[in-house]
Amino acid sequence: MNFKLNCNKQNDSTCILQGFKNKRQRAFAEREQELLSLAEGLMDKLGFAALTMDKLVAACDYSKGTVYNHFSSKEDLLCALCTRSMETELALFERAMTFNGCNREKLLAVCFAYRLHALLNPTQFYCVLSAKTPAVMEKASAARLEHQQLLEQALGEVGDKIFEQAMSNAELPQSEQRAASQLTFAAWALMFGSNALFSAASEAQMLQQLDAEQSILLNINLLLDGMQFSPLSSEHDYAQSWQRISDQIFAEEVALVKRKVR
Amino acid sequence: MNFKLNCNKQNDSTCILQGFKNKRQRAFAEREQELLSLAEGLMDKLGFAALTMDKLVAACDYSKGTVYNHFSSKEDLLCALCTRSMETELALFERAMTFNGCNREKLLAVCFAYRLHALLNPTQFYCVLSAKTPAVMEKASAARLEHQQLLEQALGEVGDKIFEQAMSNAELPQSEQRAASQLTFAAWALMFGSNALFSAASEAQMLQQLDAEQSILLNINLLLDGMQFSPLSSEHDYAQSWQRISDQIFAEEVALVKRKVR
DNA sequence: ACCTGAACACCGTTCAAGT
DNA sequence: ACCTGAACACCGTTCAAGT
Repeated sequence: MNFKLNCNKQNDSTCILQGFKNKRQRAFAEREQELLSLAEGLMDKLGFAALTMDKLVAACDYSKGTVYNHFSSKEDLLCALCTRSMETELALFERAMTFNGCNREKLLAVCFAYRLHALLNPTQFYCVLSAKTPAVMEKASAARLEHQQLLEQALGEVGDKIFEQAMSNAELPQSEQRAASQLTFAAWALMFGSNALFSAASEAQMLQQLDAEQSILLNINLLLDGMQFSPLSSEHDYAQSWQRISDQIFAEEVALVKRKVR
Repeated sequence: MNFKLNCNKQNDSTCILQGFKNKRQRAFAEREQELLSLAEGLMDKLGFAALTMDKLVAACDYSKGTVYNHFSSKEDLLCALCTRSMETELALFERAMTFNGCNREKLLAVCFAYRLHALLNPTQFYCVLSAKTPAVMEKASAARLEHQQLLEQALGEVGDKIFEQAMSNAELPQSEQRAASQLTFAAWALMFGSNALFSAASEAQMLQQLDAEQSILLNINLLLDGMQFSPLSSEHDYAQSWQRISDQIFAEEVALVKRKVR
């Protein structure tokens, strides 16, 4: 219901998971997804900077006016791509939550999903990065930004839930200052930063891509140890957990990433 | 000397701190700084997305061709602004290093400087964020990207130095996997992510701006605790250290930020 | 009610002519 | 050797006309 308030007749395609009153609305939503897929494909093929409204119009079966009925500006399109990326991220998070392990391992599984998503869909991750840029934020439509915020909240709640459970299990000390949302923010910032810096790092620079996975596991383990999230990394082999997450939950996607690199 | 290899006659203005052989080179470098200041001012005034090569040309005393002699593209200009931002950051870092305290406090001072810089120069921070975006990276000149990488290294070395000293003082456990550069990367990613997410968060969203400072201190303390960087936050009042850093090293800048907010 | 695409304003970039 | 700015190609956006 709260979705519907944010969705006028031109922007309800963002509510793709919700039901629709009529066929027209559904067709509109489907066309928007089609346009987004096309735009992402163009960015993949031609390079991120080469995406143009003209090219998108040329590649689709609709006119300029119709495309602008979906996206109020190029930046709005970019923001929509970011939102869509967060939707696929959320689906990965929910799969991560099914990992059969302790709460700290579950959180690791979510971090694995976050990193996997960036590797699997680099173009999508770039859209998320760009959407944090004022050039995009200044020009995206209000409805789009609102929807993005809602999704960000949904993603955050996945983290909150794990931290809360860990607290009530006494695997994590409770404290007024260290509320679940604070801890989620810390983990999110660390993962976002790690991904952004690794993605931006050119070939020769710093650590090679192979080290990246190790670095990310180290980073998150340092943070969780600092939270006194038990079992501590000195008490448990989280490299093995990481591998188990890879094998048991995301084997298919990991194979895809490896095929890409090769 | 290694600078000179990266600097052809059109791009040596990036070596502003180095000496110049002749007056022409110096004049060129000074003009570039003038153009950068102008560009930043325009972004401040008109909004990030409104910066245009046309407007920059109109605002300065030079022609289009001359501006393009400095910046090979708009993205190259953005990258130059990012580099310049990192130069002011480095200066703040070096001041932070003079803080009279233990190594962990020194690292905190550097983090304080990093955060302060983002608050003091939001436009500059946005340039850094944008420069991590492929749209910019794809179109910036090679020389510019090289110079940026050099500066990034210089910034990283500040962190490395602290971690290395802490290790040799046995304030920080030594380990093959946890090399100083790894720890620097972790802290950098956390700070970069925290700043980016807080900057992008709109007014209503999540935590208010007042909480941001507390969050950042908490985040970095969690990470450093996880590294077992002693004294641990349970053994020392780092909120007080944070305040001392603010008062003793950056009083002037902090006052400026407060005046801005008011 | 929605789609269309010509038309417009503006922006990034180049380069022949000038000094 | 460097500067100039007219000129060009392209891009984002709009909107009157059409269905």
